[in-house]
Amino acid sequence: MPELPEVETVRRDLAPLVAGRRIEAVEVDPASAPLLLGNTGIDAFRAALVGRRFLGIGRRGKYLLFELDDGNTLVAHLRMTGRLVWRRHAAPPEPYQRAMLELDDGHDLRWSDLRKFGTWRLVADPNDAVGKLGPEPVDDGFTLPGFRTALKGRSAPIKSVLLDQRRVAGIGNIYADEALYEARIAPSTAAGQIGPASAKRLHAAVRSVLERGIANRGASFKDYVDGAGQQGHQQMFVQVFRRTGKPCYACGSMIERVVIGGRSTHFCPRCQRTPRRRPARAR
DNA sequence: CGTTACCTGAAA
DNA sequence: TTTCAGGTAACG
Repeated sequence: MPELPEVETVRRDLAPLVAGRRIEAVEVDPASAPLLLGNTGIDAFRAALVGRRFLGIGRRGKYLLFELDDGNTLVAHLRMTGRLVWRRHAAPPEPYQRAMLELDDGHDLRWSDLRKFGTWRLVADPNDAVGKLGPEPVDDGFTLPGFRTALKGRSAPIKSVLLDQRRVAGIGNIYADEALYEARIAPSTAAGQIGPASAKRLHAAVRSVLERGIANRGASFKDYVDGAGQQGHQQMFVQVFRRTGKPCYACGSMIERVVIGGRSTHFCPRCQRTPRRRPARAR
């Protein structure tokens, strides 16, 4: 569920609340622990965290990086339905609450996750937990030449390449569809077939849809909430995502839905066309 | 490369 | 009853 803008919103909400706080206690639902913690047992996990203080929270792609005062990092991924919210000790459990960290100021960091796909990993080097991630798209490291190299020679549909975290970090299904709409590119277009002008539009569109998503505190279509448990607003401003059968705001054509790489994909068949490289001129 | 599995629930 | 779901790892 949460993509870069949603994860960044949670990070910004929680960072000032946890910075400097000490972890007093750790609770993990035993039934959820194997998927959440992987090979680490609950006792070992608790022993490693209790008494530690948070320094701050970073983010890489869709991962949250909770920096601890012993140099280790708690790397969290919300996957589809994970939530991290800040609550008073006395507050009732969240729906589908699976774990919590009790802090020294009367509050808890509550983890809930209906589908249990989310992960927590305690590591010395966050790079060990995030895999091979491409550049941060809302950052100077995301350059047009680098983006063009990522597309070059690839026969996969551009939609799939945008979702490939090794190419660009943090884009998910909502913002992939929205960026392709903004760049006026059909999602089925082979990535390698995208010419310089289209690549430039898409590069700019990726940045702008993500920045708008952050400005609107993320998109809450179903499960996503921010660090205070509140919904985001970006779902009210999407152009194509889950607008199947509704009119395109630009041309009035019906938005269509197809499946690409196993993911629902929404686009305007009139506004979004397959860009053609400039055909080679005769002689 | 595309498909399947992980898990639970809501909606069609 | 069947399909679908803001993600990703592991398949073939």
